[in-house]
Amino acid sequence: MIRTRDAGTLRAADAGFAVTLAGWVARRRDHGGVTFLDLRDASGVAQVVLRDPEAGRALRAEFCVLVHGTVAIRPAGNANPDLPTGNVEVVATDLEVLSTSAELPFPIEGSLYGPGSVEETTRWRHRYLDLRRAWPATALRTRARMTSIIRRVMEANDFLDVETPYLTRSTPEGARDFLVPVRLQPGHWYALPQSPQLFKQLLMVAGLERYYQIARCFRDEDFRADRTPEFTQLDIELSFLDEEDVYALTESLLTTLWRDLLDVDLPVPFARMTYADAMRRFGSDRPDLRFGLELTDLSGHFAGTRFRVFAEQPYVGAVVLPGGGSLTRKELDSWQDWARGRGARGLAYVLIGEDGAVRESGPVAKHLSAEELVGLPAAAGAGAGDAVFFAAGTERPAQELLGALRLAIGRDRGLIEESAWRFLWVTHFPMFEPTDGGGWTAVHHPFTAPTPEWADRFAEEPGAGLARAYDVVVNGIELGGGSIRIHRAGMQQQVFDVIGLTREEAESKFGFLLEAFRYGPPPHGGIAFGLDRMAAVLAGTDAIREVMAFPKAASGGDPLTGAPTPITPEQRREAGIDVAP
RNA sequence: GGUCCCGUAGUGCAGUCUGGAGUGCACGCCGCCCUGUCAAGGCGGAGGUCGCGGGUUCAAAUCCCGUCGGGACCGCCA
Repeated sequence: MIRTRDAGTLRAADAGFAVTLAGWVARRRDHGGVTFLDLRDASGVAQVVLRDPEAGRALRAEFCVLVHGTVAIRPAGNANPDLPTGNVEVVATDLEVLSTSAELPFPIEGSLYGPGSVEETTRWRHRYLDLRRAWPATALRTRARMTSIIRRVMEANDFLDVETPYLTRSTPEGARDFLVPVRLQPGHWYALPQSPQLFKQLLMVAGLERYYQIARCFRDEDFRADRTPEFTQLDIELSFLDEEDVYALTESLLTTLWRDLLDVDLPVPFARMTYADAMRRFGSDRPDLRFGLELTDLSGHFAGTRFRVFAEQPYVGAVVLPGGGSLTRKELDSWQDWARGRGARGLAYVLIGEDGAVRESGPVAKHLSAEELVGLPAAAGAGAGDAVFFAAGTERPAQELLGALRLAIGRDRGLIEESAWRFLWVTHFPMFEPTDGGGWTAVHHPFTAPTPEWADRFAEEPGAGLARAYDVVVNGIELGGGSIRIHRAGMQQQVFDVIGLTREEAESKFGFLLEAFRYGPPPHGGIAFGLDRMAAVLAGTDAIREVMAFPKAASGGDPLTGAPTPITPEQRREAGIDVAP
């Protein structure tokens, strides 16, 4: 190495020693006769004292420099308690500029810190400069520590790291595929994997028993703050297991991560809740348990109501807005707008007076009978001065609306215990959900096993059948999900029948898997975690782009390299894109 | 595919509702001064296709239409 010490490690005990540092000029304080440099390398920052006015004047921000000097205790009164290296400084005997820097597109050091201080596109465009900044670099370091711990835990549990192909065929995840043309077979295309799902099941047939992989996955869908077309999963599969094995492994992994990275001791086992309960109580399959405000089911209360909006609806539910009884008309209207923004017609509501009774003047209350009004606050769990919002209609969409409303209220009223970590298993997901075309589709994927109670009759009631599928959720964020798989051919065929997949289609799509399953497949199952999301949670940010080294913009483009680009006619011809199938 | 927000100096913003000279702030940049600062300080200076195109108007950063880019959300997507 061309340096002898890392700048951030210098301490008072080093005083008197000659050192050579290498790094970047983070700041320069030129006093004419003496110049102070904050020299930054990956380890931190140390102050360099330069008594050569000419050399000091020539330096600029982000010049890459090599400094020879002697560590000295700073003069009395000049220590900087805010820096780990603040008691010492390096008195330079020689300074060499290794490379100069052009004027910067945004400040590396400056009064503006943090991820929001520069527009994202500018940051990604010059990500190599963005990552010189403390916060962005810390996010990547957190991610690296996370994956390191993951590998340690997985290896300690005898899991085998196996890579699977990226150039492959469509996997049954339901999203759009990214496609890659194949020069050697014009008109034929690879799909990039949406997950290693099929391969990991094959590895179970292969007898590996315990597999894991940190795998890149590709899904050609629209963006969100927590979604990007190219992302990373921790993919796990094991044989001869049941749900408890997955839960125990996951809890071991997550408690280790939270302990080592955040110094937080998570209580185990994690809470468990069925999907049905999660929807009923929280209107979400990933409930945020950091606050209460559970939904109430008022279907019984309003059975036989003459109020047109609630009458004849399969479900009427409510959520309380604490203190909402004193909202202005304008504030109530803005909640209406919020609901309409989510595709609802509006939000029926009543206000509770200070006497604890429903104020009868409201637009909904005046349509309700005296009996309905009397019991309503208690039935909805509302107290004096609250507001009650209703959703009526088909159960699941109405619950989802109330669930989203519950979250919005929780945020709006500051009800969320921000420092808490509320982990939760959501279990017993439905096997199928209706498609627009009147058929059924697998909620998880078509290899998910039914629960024992439904094993023999899920095909008779596809809408009611429950799956051995599970998600692990923290604070309303889904960290991972998985299932116990089907390992018997007959049951697998029944699932294909329900989702309307013919034998021919099944054969052409997953024939290789079904073929493999003819040779004594073991009972198996697994789980996959969204590592970008997990890293973001551990790093304390909502945006997964912050924990990706070179993130893409919302249109799928890479602001740094300019990808994707048009191709030349030559490339087009060679790739065989235009060959008719 | 839909809704909303943003686009003004290198960076972050104000100005837009209510049209009147590229009007302004902070940081950065350039020059000079300065031997104990650490967001150093002082003095001076440069820097603008107000995203782009069209329209209305005597006059457009400002109003209208379109478009491009970015972001958030819905749809979609484990």
